Amino acid sequence: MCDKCSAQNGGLFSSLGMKHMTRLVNSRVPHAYQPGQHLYFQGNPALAVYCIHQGKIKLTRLVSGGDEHVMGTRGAGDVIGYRAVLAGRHYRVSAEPLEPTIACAIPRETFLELLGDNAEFTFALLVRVCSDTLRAEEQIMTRALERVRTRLARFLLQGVPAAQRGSREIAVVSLQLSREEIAQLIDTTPETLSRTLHALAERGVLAPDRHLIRVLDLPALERIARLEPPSDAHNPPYR
Amino acid sequence: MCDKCSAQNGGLFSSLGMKHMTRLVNSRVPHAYQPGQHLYFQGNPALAVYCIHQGKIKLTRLVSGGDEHVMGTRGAGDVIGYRAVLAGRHYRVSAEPLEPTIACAIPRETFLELLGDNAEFTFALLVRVCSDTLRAEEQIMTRALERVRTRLARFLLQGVPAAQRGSREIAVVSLQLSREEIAQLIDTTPETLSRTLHALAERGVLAPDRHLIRVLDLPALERIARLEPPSDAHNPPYR
DNA sequence: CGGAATGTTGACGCTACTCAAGTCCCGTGG
DNA sequence: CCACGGGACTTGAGTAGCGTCAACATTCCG
Repeated sequence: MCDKCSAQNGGLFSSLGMKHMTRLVNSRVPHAYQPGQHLYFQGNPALAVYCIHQGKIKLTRLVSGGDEHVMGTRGAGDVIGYRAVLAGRHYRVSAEPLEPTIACAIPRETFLELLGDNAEFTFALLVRVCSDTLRAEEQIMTRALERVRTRLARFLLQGVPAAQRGSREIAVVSLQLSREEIAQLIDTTPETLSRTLHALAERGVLAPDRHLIRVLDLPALERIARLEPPSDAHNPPYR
Repeated sequence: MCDKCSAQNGGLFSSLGMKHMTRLVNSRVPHAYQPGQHLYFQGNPALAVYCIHQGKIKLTRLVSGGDEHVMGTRGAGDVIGYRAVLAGRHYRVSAEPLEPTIACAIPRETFLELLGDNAEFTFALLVRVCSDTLRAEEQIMTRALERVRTRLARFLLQGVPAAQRGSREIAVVSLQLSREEIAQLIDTTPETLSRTLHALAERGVLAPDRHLIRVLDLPALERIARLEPPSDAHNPPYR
């Protein structure tokens, strides 16, 4: 199973030799997580790094005032929690599965040993961290600066099979998430989500139907997702 | 001069031995930059890492629509541009001095050589990256989620001598920045900035006077900067 | 079929942006 | 020395976007 994880997504662990790989495999703790069953909470001591084998993880952060903001999502092949392990003593975000997920916990100890023992691996991780965080920062900026419409479009496009992107076919996105959960993922409220869906339906871009959303005008959706100006009061009317 | 930089701010380069330090010093290119004279632009090939000796640097990112957003500021002792050097081929943000600044350019080549040659340094950088980026992400979230009032308070507090923090003395913050520039730094417009200053003046917190702002009620300003709820429609009236 | 959970719609308020019209400051030239 | 002009700053009016609360509609299931 580690073979698959190593191969995926650039293979963070692919620079490990036989010896280190064995050590990793011996001390990792694989586990299946159900939605709602957190891998870890913000504030918990950072005892392990998690390698996601399968599934989708939501990373959230509590803000003063009690509610939480989604920092991003991670999926198969991603490794999460390593910054907390390396930088400090506690996790800075909470990690919660959105769907049944299989992940391996790699104990802090083991992880640090591997680093101390293998300069090549350390360098690989360093490069990985740099590109990971640059991407993450862009995501955060996006999330914070773009409007709900744009975020929604982007979110829906994630659900469109890559093959269909750019075509004018009618795509069908099936979501097994509630409106509440979708709203959380694009950082808005169910009410606003509902209104935005409605607005796009009126424009003939979507045909929402409970947990099945037909995309009638894929190019239009892509246009909204991509280049919609982030903020400009002088825009075509919203609804 | 490198001694000072090494000592500051955790000393990224302090784990370098004599030999490597010499190599660093020999290949670095010190230079004085004036405000407006960018160290590098977003999109430029990442040819060097910059170590800030003195001054203040503004990091900005262009967004679709033409305007730019400030990602944060960096000061003496900080090292910038290393993620672009390690991760990719071009800078992801632009770096522009806010005041006369002295910085050393460390050529990409040299930087990578040092890493390849010194596992300890690589590990130190790794740890540094992790904590840097966690902090940066918090900054970005803060910037995006908090209201102008809060961001302004935070900004002003940066200008209050550390010694006075927490006291009830009247502090004087002198800014050599125009309203326009301040507005940019806290990511708003000059108009809104002006109104916000006025509102705080009416509350008796500040007494703004062109480039000199007296803080009459430091504790109040700190309260605003810290725990003001990020968003809640049911708040005490704004002005 | 009834009731809880989920989703939608309406009404309203708040923050902060844009445009536009002052007002103030300051250096320059008469 | 003072009037004047241009930039910086402020103030006012109007609006977009989105959040909250509350009422209504729909779905899900026992």
